[in-house]
Amino acid sequence: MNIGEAAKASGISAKMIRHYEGIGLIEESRRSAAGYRIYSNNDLHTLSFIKSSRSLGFSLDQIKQLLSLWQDRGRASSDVKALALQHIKELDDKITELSAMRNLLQNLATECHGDNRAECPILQGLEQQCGEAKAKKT
Amino acid sequence: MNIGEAAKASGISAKMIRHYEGIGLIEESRRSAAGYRIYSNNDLHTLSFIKSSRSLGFSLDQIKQLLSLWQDRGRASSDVKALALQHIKELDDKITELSAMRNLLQNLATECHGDNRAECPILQGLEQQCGEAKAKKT
DNA sequence: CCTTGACCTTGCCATTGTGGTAAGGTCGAT
DNA sequence: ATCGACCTTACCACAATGGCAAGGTCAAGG
Repeated sequence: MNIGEAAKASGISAKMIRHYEGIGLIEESRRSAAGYRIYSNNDLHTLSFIKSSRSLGFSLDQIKQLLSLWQDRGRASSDVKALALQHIKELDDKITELSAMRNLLQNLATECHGDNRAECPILQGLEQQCGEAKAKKT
Repeated sequence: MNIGEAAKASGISAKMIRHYEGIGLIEESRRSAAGYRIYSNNDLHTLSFIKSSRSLGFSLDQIKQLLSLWQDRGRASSDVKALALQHIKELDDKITELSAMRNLLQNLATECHGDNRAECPILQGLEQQCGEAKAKKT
């Protein structure tokens, strides 16, 4: 099948499929005489795997590792689990960070009347060291 | 003060201060005869405001709006609150999305023995339509 | 046989926020 | 005069994705 069909079937845009090929996440596909990329059901299977992994928030780099484990018949499931647990931790950290932001901001917003007056606890909060919300960069 | 001191005092890197100036988030600063940027306490105040806002996860674009409201003595606090509530929603959405990922992945990881065997429910999960985790892009 | 529309190709630019690096100017102290 | 610490600008990079442009291809219908 052509890239358009593969895109529709896998849920990954044609653009991205080409990109994944370009960065070596997937192998270069076969080509028709005219140079069109051709995908097999097996290729589609791989694309779907990538799609699922992206949906769970894995980075392309992590997916590269997942793919090689996936294709390695002799892998140890502990290696996969380690990767998964690491990602869970990343997700947890991010969730914690965002929740802290959310709560601080919610507190400020609650105090704010939100009327026509200029007095605003939100701006006042930002003006002070409310930045103490030790938010780490991603 | 020079940019280095302003950076240290505000917690924003010199690099970023220049960048913020470049994109028009802050006004161009005064310059010494030699071309060095010079910052007043007032400028520092602004930088700290930006730092706080970034810590709460506001985008530079949102901060641009916050700054203009902050500097507008006649603003209505409702405008600020609207901005804040919108951002809270963004945070909530993101948290929800990440939590869904986390929970799905956690479920898979729990089922995985994580031993030397090749059998791995995590990979099996990715292989199937576990991508049903309707994760929206950011 | 030719046109039209839908598809494919490559390549380059933009995004968001931040870091790095390089080549050079300046300043204060020794 | 020179050294180290600072400043300047101007590029490149990241991650993952979208968009556009200029051109080739293919199948259907006239």
